[in-house]
Amino acid sequence: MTLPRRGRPGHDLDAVLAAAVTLFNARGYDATSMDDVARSLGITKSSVYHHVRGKQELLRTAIGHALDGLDDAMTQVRGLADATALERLETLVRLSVLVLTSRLPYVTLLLRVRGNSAVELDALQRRRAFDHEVTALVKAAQAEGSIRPDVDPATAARLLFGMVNSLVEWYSPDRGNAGELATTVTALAFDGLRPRSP
Amino acid sequence: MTLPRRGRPGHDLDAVLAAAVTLFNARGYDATSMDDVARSLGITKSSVYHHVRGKQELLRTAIGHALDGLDDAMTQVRGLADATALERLETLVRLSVLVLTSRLPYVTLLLRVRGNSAVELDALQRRRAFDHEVTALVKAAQAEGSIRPDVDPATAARLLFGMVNSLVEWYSPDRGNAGELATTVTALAFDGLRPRSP
DNA sequence: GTCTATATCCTGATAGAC
DNA sequence: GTCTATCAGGATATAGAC
Repeated sequence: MTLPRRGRPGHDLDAVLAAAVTLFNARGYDATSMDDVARSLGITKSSVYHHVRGKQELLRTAIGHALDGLDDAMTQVRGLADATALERLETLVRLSVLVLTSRLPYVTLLLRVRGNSAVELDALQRRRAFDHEVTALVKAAQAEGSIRPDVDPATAARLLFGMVNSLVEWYSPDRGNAGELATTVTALAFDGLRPRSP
Repeated sequence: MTLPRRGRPGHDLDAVLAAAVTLFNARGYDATSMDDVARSLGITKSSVYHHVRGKQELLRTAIGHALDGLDDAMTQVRGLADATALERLETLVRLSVLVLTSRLPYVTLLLRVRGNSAVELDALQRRRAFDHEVTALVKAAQAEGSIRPDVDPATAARLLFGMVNSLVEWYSPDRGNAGELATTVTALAFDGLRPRSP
């Protein structure tokens, strides 16, 4: 994402973005001023405006990065033509966990957006499209008989990704391997907390 | 919660609180000004200050109501002396879903708090205490053999309540009975999405 | 790329009349 | 219980020098 910085002082857009996202996540977007962002970089507010058009652009860029990751995961899953719906859904859960963990600050920010501006409304719309596709996968897996038929597909989809998305509330890279976590999440989602008798 | 309003104009604290919480949830606490709250009630900002000492007090009262509900649920579960750890955990999940749905706006607000002030830090501390107790329950259920031993108790507890708490992102009272939803959540959490062979 | 200085507006909160 | 008027501080954003 970042081109190698060639020597010397000063920051680039990626540095400003990273600093902003960190603060947005820690204190909230609205509670973070451009001056906070500037001071966290050791520069002045005006200097920040040299790199970025405005506060909203920081938000738009950051949540766009998160949405692109999730869309990529969905695109990969769509490509699994020979797989069952259950396998596709399991793969989507696993890939989503990996996106959440690898782009943690960006996805964290995305999941806190409330639709307060055009930028945020766009993000919510893209999230809704993702959710609808998850619901369709659940429905298809039910038709296969590989997911219990006694739950509403939309509800199951929401609870499933509610669990997945809740990772952003506590996960940190040093708190364990992302691949193992993806396995745990998938196991709990599809097989439950109770032991399965083999 | 509200005494029957005896005739005529003017609002009371509960009305101001309800209006504030609605806006806090829709746009975020920081993005909501006291003037927004006032205008949504059809009065001026100064009139709001007649009912409430300040913006923080609105937040404190609202999230206190949510925390009290969750603490009550935990207290009930602690009282089940004859129950297994699994039964206690299942009961806690069910009661938590009922608290989330019955106090939806307050719990929604609580779950979005980031620790930006003394009020918010207090709330986070009470949430942490709740989480620790859930982890202890999971551990006890594992010791009984009623929860799979291959997952870290703290991780399982977080994912479990991540799923439960995600309700606030989409539930609305007219979207189905809360008791049924609690049953669905419990079934998915403990038995998973896959069908169980009886 | 960063700075100082400034414009403009909105914020939470208070005083005091009706 | 609501109003008008007001305050001090902080917000986003811009202009222009270095």
